Amino acid sequence: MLYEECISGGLKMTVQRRIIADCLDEADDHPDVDAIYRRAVEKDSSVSIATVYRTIGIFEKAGLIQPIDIVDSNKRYEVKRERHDHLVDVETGQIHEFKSPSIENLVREIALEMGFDVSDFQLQVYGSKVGGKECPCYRIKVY
Amino acid sequence: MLYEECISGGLKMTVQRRIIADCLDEADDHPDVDAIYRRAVEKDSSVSIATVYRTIGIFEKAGLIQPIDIVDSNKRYEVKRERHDHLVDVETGQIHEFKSPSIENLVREIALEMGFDVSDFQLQVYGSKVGGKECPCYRIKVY
DNA sequence: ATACATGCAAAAATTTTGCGACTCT
DNA sequence: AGAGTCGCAAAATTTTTGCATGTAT
Repeated sequence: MLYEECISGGLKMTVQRRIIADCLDEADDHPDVDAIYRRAVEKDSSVSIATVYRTIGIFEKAGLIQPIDIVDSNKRYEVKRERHDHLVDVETGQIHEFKSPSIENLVREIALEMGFDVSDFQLQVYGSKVGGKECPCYRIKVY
Repeated sequence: MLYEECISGGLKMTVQRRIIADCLDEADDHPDVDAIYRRAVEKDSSVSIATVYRTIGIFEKAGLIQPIDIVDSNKRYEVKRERHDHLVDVETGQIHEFKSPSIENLVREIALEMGFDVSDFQLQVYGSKVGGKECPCYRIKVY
């Protein structure tokens, strides 16, 4: 739980931070700041958007959450876990997570050839269901 | 040249679009909207920020330029060429480009296993020079 | 000629901040 | 008690838009 991570990370835990941490823990999607704010307000209507921004900034700096950049979307967040990547269904906008040690190894290998140690990397894949019918109305992005 | 791409793409070419296209063509870095705007104004001080936004939107929708999301940075743009990835030196902020057919194949393979055809993907790698000394002052992001 | 692009300035959307009050530890 | 956090509202940023005018085809 993010909440415990915060405490062991030495963060002062206020009710607001607890609420925001809970929202992030409970999210099975990848909410943006506004979505987190709306969910937090449901739990306690007094939570302010300023606190959400400040708290997300603190969680991020502490390495407890991870920002995700998806084309045609605001910046989203997820609780940091094992590193993994994202496959965006361009028909529906749905985001699928996946892991691939081979990609990870390959990335590190290539970076090393360039003389770099990898501290992190992010991979966003955009695609559509094999054999799926076209549905431009929901399409996020066509390349 | 992006300029010619625009014409063959059937876009009405105004002097402003020409200027913005030139700025993008000439950029060897990865400018954000404001940087593009400032460079465009140098060529013709009457170019407005609204036109820069509108033009970038049009170029992007036409598939002529590519947005790049780098942590702790505004959205950046580059002229679309062969697909390639970005390695960000977290000490200096410098962005190196690289290509890797093996990563590309691997990504397509994994997506296919998940039942998806890949239309595009983006990979941003963050790292620091092997053996390089620490210099937190310029560090973009520490994970 | 006319459909579309532009600049301007206002508006909308997003993010940050100063400050007095409040609350964890 | 004291350092740090919160809500609020103002400010700063970033992005979009309406409209009268201008321009490429």
